[in-house]
Amino acid sequence: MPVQIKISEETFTPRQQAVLTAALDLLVENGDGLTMTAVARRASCSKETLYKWFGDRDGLLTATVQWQAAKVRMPTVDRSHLSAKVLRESLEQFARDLLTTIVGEVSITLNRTAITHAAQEKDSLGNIVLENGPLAIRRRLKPILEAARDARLLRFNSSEDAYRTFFGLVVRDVQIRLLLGDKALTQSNVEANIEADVKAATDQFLALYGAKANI
Amino acid sequence: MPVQIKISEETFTPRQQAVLTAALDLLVENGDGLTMTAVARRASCSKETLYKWFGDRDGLLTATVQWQAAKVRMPTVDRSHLSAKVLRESLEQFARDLLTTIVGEVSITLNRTAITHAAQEKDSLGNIVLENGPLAIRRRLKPILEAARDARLLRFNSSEDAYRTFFGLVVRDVQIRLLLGDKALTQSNVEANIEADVKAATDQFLALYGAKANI
DNA sequence: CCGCTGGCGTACCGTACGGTACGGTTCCGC
DNA sequence: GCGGAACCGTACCGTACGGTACGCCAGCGG
Repeated sequence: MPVQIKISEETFTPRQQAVLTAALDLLVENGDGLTMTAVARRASCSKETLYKWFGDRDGLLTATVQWQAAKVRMPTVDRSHLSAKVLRESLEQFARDLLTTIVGEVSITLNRTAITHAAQEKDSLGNIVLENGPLAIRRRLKPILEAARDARLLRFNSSEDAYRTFFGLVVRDVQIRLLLGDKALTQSNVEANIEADVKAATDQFLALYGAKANI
Repeated sequence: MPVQIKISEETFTPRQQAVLTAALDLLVENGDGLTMTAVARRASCSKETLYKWFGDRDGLLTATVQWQAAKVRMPTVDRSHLSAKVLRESLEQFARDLLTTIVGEVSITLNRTAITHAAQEKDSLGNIVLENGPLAIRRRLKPILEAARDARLLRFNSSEDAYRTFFGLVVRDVQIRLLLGDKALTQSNVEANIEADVKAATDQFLALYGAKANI
């Protein structure tokens, strides 16, 4: 059973969002040096309020990650007008969004935090990030791939494999190297190459899965 | 300048290796609940000895990761007898080793620890894991790819791009999902598919970069 | 004007853990 | 056999931080 994501119903008040913003900022700046005292001071609120609103430190962390992760937006594609051109542009848009997100400091911080969390028995943060990261992409991309197959634009047996190949072609070793703090991969350095990488990944994906007319 | 890896000169005594083993075991079992007291108790040594040998907690952690990461062995390929068959087998061997390593609990733990570490200003662990993970593969794979290009078995402009594509095709979303604790990806579950994934990734890589005779 | 509620600031408590000190024991060179 | 080094076990210290309690003020309904 997948994790219940209930952003819509569980709305935060503006004041609470300010607190969450402060928490996220601290997380991004300070690594995991996120202490309740620091958040309270940054947000100009009392620790008692934090505990009242979020229960405990984990609750604050979860709320922060959940609130931020839900902000990631996926491109929407009209499946009814699928042509080779539209398909390519859609794939490029997915690749661009994916790369742009992954490279961002917020994403790096959230993934690091969730991974740190997963290193203990806790997996809630990992699930949230998964659900709003790789799995969200999978959910959005698979129908498009299948529609493209139906339109004879792509050929594959398993849409799952096709999605994962696309993911691999786009992300490559960028994410793990960023998470590990590879200094050879500065953010600006990677950002400058996003367009070229997007194009290359799409070309490669279409070369592998496209009907020959679309290569 | 890359990180200096000096395992060979900086040899640990058997007793010290036993301590490092205990530390690694605790790391794998307990997530990052690695306390000096726990290591001392597990290894039946005194905390004073730990501090004497490793300086501080970070030193112990670094020694553990470094010692373990250096154990990863890469396949060696004879570049002089490169045929299409040998190339394919070499690529499959790389893919197999990479996947097998990534899936292992030790690798997951080490990567998580290094990423947690990188979330603070510390990047030493990240560098060690990088150097013995992705970058080690790059170092070993690139010469082979270039030799294959010289032998007209592969075609590409940038061996860097070729390596990164190979990495992406092999790893896909497996590593990040494992790091995030995706329960849909049990270790045994993934292990069962390694052979098929290895073959698929190699096929795809050769389809993209192989001279047509080798597809 | 009064009392109540929500929230700020701060002081406080308990605990976990990094790091140190010290007494006791084993082992090795002499 | 003896002195010393290495090391074990444990008690101890300081601090950082999660979590709680309390005093205070502002706003607001009556």
